Amino acid sequence: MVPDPVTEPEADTGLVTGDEARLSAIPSLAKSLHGELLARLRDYIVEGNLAAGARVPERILCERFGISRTPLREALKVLASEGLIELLPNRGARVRQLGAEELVDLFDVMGGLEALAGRLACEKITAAAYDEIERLHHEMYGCYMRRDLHGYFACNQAIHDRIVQAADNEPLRTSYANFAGRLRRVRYSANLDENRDRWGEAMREHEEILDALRRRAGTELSDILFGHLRNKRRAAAGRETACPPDAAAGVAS
Amino acid sequence: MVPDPVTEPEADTGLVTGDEARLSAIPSLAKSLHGELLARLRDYIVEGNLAAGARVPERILCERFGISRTPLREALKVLASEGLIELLPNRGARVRQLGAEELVDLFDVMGGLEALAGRLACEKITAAAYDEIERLHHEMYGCYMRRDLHGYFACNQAIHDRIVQAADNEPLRTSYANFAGRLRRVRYSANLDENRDRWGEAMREHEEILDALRRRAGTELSDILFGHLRNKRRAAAGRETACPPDAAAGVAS
DNA sequence: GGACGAAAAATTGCATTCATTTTTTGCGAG
DNA sequence: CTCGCAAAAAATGAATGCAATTTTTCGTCC
Repeated sequence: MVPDPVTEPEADTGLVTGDEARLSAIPSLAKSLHGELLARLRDYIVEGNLAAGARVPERILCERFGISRTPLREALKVLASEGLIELLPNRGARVRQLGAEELVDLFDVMGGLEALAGRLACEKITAAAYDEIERLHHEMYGCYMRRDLHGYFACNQAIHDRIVQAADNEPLRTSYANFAGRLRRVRYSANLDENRDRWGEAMREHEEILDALRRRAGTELSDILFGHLRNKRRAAAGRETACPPDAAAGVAS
Repeated sequence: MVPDPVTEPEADTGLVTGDEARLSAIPSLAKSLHGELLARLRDYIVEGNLAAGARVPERILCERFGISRTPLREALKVLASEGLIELLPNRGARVRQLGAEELVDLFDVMGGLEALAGRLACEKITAAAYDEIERLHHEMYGCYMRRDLHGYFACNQAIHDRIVQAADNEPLRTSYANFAGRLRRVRYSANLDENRDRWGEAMREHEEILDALRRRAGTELSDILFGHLRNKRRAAAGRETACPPDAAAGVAS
């Protein structure tokens, strides 16, 4: 089940909304050893090193991370509260696998959070931050024109991330990072490669996003963003299989 | 400020969205001993038995709950990830006190979540569930007319809770319960007693809420709910002092 | 050959123990 | 009397140990 036990746990997938956000959001966990382990273990699971509904072997992980069971179990409890794993009484932890229905629910929550972020961003964003988003948008458009999928994803992710940052709301950032992390386990990127219609649609939606943000039209941006996530969800449907233990995915549309 | 300081700390404010929701949301924690302790400790803190920024004494709590330090520390880690307490390296846990800015942020997130709940509820609510909300609304109106503050709070809370339930989205429920729990530590209820204008305004907003819900106008309801929370936030401002260790508050407007 | 059941092995949950850091206490100097 | 510093006391973070439950294994019976 584990494809390559020799792979080091901290393979970087280039996702911006990862642990930095989570760690910076709660400074108390930033430098503690426990926080470190928590982040590493979370990555280990999110990156798919453990099979879908598989058991989380304490002993093995203890050896792998070079720690005792006590801090590991503490981390497991936290990951369970985050919804990443499931704790069965006297039966240990299992990697929680997302069914189609829960995946849909998670997308909706992401949509709600992005909608909120957009609304708040319209109230608080600085001119400089807006300019940066506009720049990213044009860069993304360039990627779209030359069919650079990877670059497009990166820009897209960066834009959504900047909007959340611009909302300037730490609880929101933390929650957003949490849900984004849960969705990272599913692979639904690269759909645009086969679904050019969706790609064009997404690009048009981003035009609307930028326009609403420029006009600081919070309510409007809120609706657009929620719809945007809904469409992303729709595009991802059918491909909502839980992530096989081979690779992580980017959150993009 | 507070009309009745003699109120017992665990005065039931009609808050349905408490631990039952949290527990039922994550079934793995429902019946385990750890889950039990987690809920108890959370209540213990939320109800204000510990001072604002005070240290969380492990020893004392171990004796109080009749357990060892290991499970207690596990629970503390989880509560820290929920944002209820703060973990300082080598310095133990402290009850996180909400500054004015973070309180505002939390209100906004609650607004975003309620907005999302309203949107989803319009898509999924059953006729029976709507009827129940309508009934509660009229009951609340009755309370309003006869100036029954307590009954009004209970109905108000029940309505918002039903909307979240109607959204039929478990991650949303869990997140909502989490943020509601964090806000429970601040006391901003009973403001309506001195602020009759706000009371009337809130009642009018609830009329709009019901109307939008009846028409299943998701986007509209979403906006109304966010604005409703914004106004609640405004009404609570100035009273955002951290909760002294004597009483809990109800989440109502 | 497959199924049932008991014993062995492993695993979980929690308590206890140990090293390290922090906090308090106590004493002496200014 | 106050300040500073060193030692004692307490508390934290993590490791180990132990009882209880679960999972696996292996032998037996049908």
